[in-house]
Amino acid sequence: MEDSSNGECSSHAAGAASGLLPLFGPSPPPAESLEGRLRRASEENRRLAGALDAILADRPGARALAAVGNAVAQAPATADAVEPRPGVRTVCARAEPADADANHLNDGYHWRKYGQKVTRDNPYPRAYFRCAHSPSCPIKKKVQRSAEDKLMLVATYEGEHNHARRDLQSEYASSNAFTSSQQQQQAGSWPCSISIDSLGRTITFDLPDQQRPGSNAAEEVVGEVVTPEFRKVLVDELASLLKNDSEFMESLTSAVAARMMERIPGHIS
DNA sequence: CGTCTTTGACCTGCGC
DNA sequence: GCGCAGGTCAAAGACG
Repeated sequence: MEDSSNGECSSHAAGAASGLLPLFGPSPPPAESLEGRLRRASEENRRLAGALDAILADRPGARALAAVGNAVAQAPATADAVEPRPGVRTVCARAEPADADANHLNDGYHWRKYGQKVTRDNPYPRAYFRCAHSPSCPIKKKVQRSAEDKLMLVATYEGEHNHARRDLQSEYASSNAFTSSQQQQQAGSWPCSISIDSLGRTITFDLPDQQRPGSNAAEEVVGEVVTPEFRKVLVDELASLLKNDSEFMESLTSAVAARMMERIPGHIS
């Protein structure tokens, strides 16, 4: 984690080289130096994130999607970089400032905390979780804040779930949650769904197990979900969310109108 | 009252 | 063998 030059999660680094949302799997042969690509991608990522933040101020639902973008963007990109052992995966996600003291990363599974420890290389405590769904489920999760950025949560998953993810879809649906699974399935574009809770602070990926034998949701989030199709889904979701938000559209309209008025010679604002 | 979190103690692996 | 650091256990308290 010492390769983090800008305070971002280091596991993000290699992935950022391929754009705002890094792709997993083998990277294409570098056309320029890795460091250069890295820097360029990081700058662009930061610039876009800043622009998005400005747009999304006080738009909780949209912010949740943006948060997922961050989480995904900072997920590991290469096995060499972040997978010292098979079956170990790392996910980074930016926490809300309001949750600055929390050490919890919602990934759709139910976790039971069984320990907490302060480690040598990080002033923030590391929390240890086990799957609470089934005592026999071998997966474990460690969550720790980044030493460089206390809002950056770093979760390490060890092992895999031996059961299907509990159905949060219905829970969220019954609590006025935003869900897009039906849209996605009808469109047939990508066999996953994204649901956001009513507060807009929790997002859940639901990838049907039967379509990916032997897979599990947590693994999908960190390992396979960041494909061009998934990027498209994210962008579509964001666009759709914002499009249906009358308040946002109103703000956007006024902003555009104000900008146009600025360009009219003699206009006094 | 059941479930979950907290937290100090204990266990284990590893480097010296 | 010893010490250190990470990981786990389990009792106690908090909470709904």
